[in-house]
Amino acid sequence: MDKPSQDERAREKLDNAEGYVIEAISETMDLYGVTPAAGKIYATMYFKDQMNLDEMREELSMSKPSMSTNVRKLQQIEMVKKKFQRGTRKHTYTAEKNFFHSFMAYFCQMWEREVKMNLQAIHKAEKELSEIIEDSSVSESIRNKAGEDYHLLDQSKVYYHWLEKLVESIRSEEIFEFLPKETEENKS
Amino acid sequence: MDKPSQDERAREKLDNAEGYVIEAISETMDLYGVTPAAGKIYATMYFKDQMNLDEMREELSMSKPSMSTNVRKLQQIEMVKKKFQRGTRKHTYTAEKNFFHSFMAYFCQMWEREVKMNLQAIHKAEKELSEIIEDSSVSESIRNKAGEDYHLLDQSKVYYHWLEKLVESIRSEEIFEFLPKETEENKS
DNA sequence: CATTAAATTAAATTTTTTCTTAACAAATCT
DNA sequence: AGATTTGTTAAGAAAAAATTTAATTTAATG
Repeated sequence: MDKPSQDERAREKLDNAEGYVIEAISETMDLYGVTPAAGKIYATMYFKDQMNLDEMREELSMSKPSMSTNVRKLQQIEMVKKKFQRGTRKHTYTAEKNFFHSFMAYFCQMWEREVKMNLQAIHKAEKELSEIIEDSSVSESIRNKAGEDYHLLDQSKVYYHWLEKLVESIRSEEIFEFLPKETEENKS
Repeated sequence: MDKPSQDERAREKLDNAEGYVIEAISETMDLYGVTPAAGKIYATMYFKDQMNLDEMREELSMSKPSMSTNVRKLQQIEMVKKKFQRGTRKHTYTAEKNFFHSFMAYFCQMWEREVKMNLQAIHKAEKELSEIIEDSSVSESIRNKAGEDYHLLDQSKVYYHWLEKLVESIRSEEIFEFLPKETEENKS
């Protein structure tokens, strides 16, 4: 009977199959500023129920501090969660397998920060610009430029407020009323 | 008459005002994987009608090759456009000031690439997994794992197809019917 | 409460990325 | 067409980031 060797071949095929996806996931995460190492960790966990740091180190042949810091980064963007487990000293982690959740956590966090930082800067800038514009002792050319800048910044607020709305609609899941998750093609 | 000094102070204030925003923009672009240098170039151009490489080098005290490569990167994500201009050897560039356009260009490009890469990998993986599942000579434990993986990947397609739809709705601007650009607060 | 095991922080090394100087290619103007 | 200016590519130097080993802290067990 050749069952062991059949299983070996099947195991290999399974690893290959997972490998394709692990590669693709970690490469696309790289596009979002997640380092390749962190991407590989996440993608590897994606196919496992749960893992602890030692198992990851074993699987990916990385050092433990590397695991520790990368896993923490992944936790910050909510792609990995710590699983509470008593009776063991090892911390176990699970990968977030719902990409909708990852999307929400990652982009909302980024966009919110973008809005906050830029609106703050714009407010500070507009205050200075107003002072210039209202000061009639300043030459016209400078006041004109200040006016142009003011208008430009004011214009950009439309975008930032839209981004805020987008974040809200994602957080509240209202967006799925406009763009449903399920479409004809995946109902099969 | 103290007009010159008044103008000097005003000029300084104007530079400060622009500085706040330049800092914020380049920092938030950093979040999207754009290097700080490229971010500063864009943010500087944001306040100018047009610039050529020498003016940028002057303003930011960077080398010319640095400018050249960074500007090319900014062109790839459509944040900077080359302005056709005859009668001069210098190339002049303009910054895209409509953030809606930048948003569209950047995220649609990224998300499309994400969808394409991952769906390709998933198709390849599913082919291999199917073969394992249908091969009755393979042990049950391996076939079970193959089945679980298959289900996991199939599940994830819902997300990728949703992302495709999102890109479409942004490209077609349908999204602005659901989330209008103008809201009460910026109509003032 | 001491001991042991796991995880985190610190410091140092390695790798990767970015930037600059120098040489080259392209294109405009006389 | 030749000369000159601009932009790009190549190679080397500098800076930044990531990774590893070693040391420390934290926490679970006997």
